[in-house]
Amino acid sequence: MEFRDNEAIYLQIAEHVSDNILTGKWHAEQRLPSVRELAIELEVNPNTVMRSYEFLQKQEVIYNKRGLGFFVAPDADKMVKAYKKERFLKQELPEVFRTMVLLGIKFEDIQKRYEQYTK
Amino acid sequence: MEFRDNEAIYLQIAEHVSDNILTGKWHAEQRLPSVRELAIELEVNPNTVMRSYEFLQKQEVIYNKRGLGFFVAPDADKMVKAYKKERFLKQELPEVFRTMVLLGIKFEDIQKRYEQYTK
Amino acid sequence: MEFRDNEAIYLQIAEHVSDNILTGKWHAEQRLPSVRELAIELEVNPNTVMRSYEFLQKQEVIYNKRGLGFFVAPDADKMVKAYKKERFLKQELPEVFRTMVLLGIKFEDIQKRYEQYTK
Amino acid sequence: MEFRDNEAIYLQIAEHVSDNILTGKWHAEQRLPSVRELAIELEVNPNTVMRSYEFLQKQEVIYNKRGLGFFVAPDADKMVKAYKKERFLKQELPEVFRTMVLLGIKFEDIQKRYEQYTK
DNA sequence: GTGGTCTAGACCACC
DNA sequence: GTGGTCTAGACCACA
Repeated sequence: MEFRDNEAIYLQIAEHVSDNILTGKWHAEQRLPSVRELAIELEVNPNTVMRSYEFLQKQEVIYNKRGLGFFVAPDADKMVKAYKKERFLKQELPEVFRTMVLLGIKFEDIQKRYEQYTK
Repeated sequence: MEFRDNEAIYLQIAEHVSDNILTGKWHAEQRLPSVRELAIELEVNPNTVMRSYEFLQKQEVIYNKRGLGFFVAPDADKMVKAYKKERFLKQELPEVFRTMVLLGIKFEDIQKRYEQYTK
Repeated sequence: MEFRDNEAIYLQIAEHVSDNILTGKWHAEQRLPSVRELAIELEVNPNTVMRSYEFLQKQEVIYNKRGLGFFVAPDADKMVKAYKKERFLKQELPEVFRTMVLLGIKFEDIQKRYEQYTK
Repeated sequence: MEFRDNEAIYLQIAEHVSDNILTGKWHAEQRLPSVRELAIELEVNPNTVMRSYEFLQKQEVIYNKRGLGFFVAPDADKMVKAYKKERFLKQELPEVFRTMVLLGIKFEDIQKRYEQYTK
């Protein structure tokens, strides 16, 4: 996996994991790949994956059974969705609007691009 | 000036400067505040402002006249605009669309929020 | 290491590093000394070494792996060589020729000195 | 006049003046352009020209008659020539040879380029 | 006055 | 351990 180098790798991994939960690829109570497995797959240091899991555990998106591994929390998908939606609407979207105004980009242009994107 | 602490101060200053150029507040060939002046105004170390100016100079948005100070480059406004537009359309916008699809947010909802934002 | 005081130390360090790359002493993908290590070795401030590495990174001669250090870029040797050759042939050599004409130095004289130099 | 920005302007002006002396454009005892005149011609601050003249005066290439201006010293051409030759042979040339070896440039190649240059 | 460089030392996130 | 950023303060050449 390719990582952007302007953002911490462990956060990108956490994002990757929660995306998988959101899309239903990993369902509630399912066991996540072990830290080592995922580390090998993503070609990163196990410590880095561990940090991602700790991060997600703190948000109660995943939980840990000692000796067994990490598991997707029961309502993980809803939590992730709520969290992302909040962040999107409160932070990202206003920033997008601000940039549009600054650059003089019309809303119609955005609409066209959206239609192309979803096509 | 207040700085977000998730982004380097010198980059925020650079952003601040290029925003001023973009909005026409600082026009081509105009002399920028000296490193020391801006440092005092923004309450940061002169080295930090220096890094911002170096950063912008590298992008040819501003240039330096020995012993005189930094000046806005002739086509700085166009350059900044082109650069920001590129980044917005190629990087930020696709990311927004991706999030919309992921979260199941309808385009009409975005439109409503945009109308509220510009009101 | 001794530094000339008519040129910035960080540039001399960068030159030193790229010379090492050019001569094959440091090969592609090899890890460079850490900022702190090199700073101690050269008896300069870590910030100064950092500036050198930033400078070389900007030119894509070296690159950074987060938390691991700086590494010689894959084609660094070719890049450095091409860069230096360009500078030599387009800038330095014409200047030398110009000086020769100005001072009335014959090419044969240069040739003799070159033979002495390589002896 | 265009100045390189990696070298002090006053030194470039001094070089310009001594080149004129060397080529015989300005002969012994001739009056140099006044500080102000040259400053206007070269579009620099008079202080900068003054510094160039002081620099050349210190080397006894030019001298000053109070109230009348600066004049080319009697043996200026020989002095300049000797000075430049010294610098060229002791400093510049060895550096050129060093670069040639480093880059693997053959002497024959230099010769060809020299013939092209003088053609 | 201007920028440019450097030191000393600190704190931080990250791997 | 690694780099990255920042402060405080200094000295210098230059215009």
